Amino acid sequence: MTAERAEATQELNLGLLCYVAYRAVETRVMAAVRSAGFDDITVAQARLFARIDPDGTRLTDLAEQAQVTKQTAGFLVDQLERCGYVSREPDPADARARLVRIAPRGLAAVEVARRAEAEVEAEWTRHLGRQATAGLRRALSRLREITDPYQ
Amino acid sequence: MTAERAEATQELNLGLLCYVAYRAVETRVMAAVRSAGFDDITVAQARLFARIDPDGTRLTDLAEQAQVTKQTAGFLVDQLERCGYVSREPDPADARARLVRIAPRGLAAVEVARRAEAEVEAEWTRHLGRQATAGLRRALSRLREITDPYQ
DNA sequence: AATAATGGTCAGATAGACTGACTAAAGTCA
DNA sequence: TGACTTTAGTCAGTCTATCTGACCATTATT
Repeated sequence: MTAERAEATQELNLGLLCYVAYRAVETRVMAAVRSAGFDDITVAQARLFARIDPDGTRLTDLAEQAQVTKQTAGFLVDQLERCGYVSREPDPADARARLVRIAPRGLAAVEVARRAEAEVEAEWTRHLGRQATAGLRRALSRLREITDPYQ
Repeated sequence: MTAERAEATQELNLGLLCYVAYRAVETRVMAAVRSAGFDDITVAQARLFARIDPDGTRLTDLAEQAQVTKQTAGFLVDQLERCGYVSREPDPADARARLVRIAPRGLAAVEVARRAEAEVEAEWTRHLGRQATAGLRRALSRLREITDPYQ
C-alpha cells in the first residue's frame, strides 16, 4: 500500500465506515441464522423481516421503512410466509389492509439472530473498551434523529 | 408507537444503527451525483467504483473487496467502462491481469460525491457536536481493524 | 353521492447476483 | 526443463430482487 493510499484509508468518510461495520454484523448474523437451520432465508428477506413490529406491520409500512416498493415487499413477504417465518392476518382497523406478523419459526430465527448480534457487540466492546462502545451507540442513536424517518 | 416498541427502538443493535447511518449517506451521495448529471450510474456500480485505488485495481481484488464474484465485478466494470467512468489497462506486472482505473469522467463524479459526503458530515457534526463526531470516527476506524480484512 | 386517496395485487421487464466451465498466463517443484 | 497447480479473467446460463404501470377494493374527503 502506498503512502498516498494509506492516507486515503485514514480519511474514509463516515458513511463508508458505517457500511463496513454494518456489513460485518450482517454477514455474521446471517451465517449464524443459516447454520442454525434457517437456511432458506435470504438477505433481502431478512432486511424486510427485521422491520416487522411485534404487533404486526402493514405491507405498505414495511415497504416504506425498508425503502423498497410495495410490490417488492409483497414478493418478499410471500416467500417469508411460504417458509413459515411470518403470517398475514386481516387488519381489524382497515378491511383493505393485512398485518404481517412474525410466526413461531420467525421468532426462533430472531432468537438466534439476537444471540449472534450480542456476540458481535461483545467482541466490539472488547476491542474498543466499554466506554467507547457506549459512546458509539449513543452517537449512532442520536444520528437516527436526522437519518431515520421511521425511528 | 407503544411503550414496548419504544423500548425496542432504543435497543437497536449496533449493526442496524450503522446501517441506518450508512444508508442515509448513500442516498444523499447518489442523489447529488445523479443530479450533477451522472445519472447513468447505479448503486451497485458506485459501490464497486468506490473501491478502485488511485493507482488502479485488478478486477479480482475489486470483487473480493466488494464481496461479489469476479463475474459480477466484471459485469459492473463493463458498464462503468461503457459510460466512461473507468478504463481498463494492461497490468505491466502480469499479462493475465488488467488494471481498472478511474477515467476523467469518474474523477469528476468522485469530486461531486466528496462534496456531498462532506456536507452530510457537517450536518452530523452540527447535530452531535465536534467532539462526539470525532469519537464516532475514531471508534468506527478502530472497528475496521476487526471488521474489514481489506483495510 | 361522487371523487380522491390508500392498501394491496397482477403482469412484465431488467439489473445484478450466483454457479459452472473454460482459456491463458504465472508460479511451483521434482 | 517440463508437468502440474494456481491465478486472472471471460462466457453462458439461471435465478432473485428490484422496478414501472395498470388495476381492484376499501376508506376518506368534499
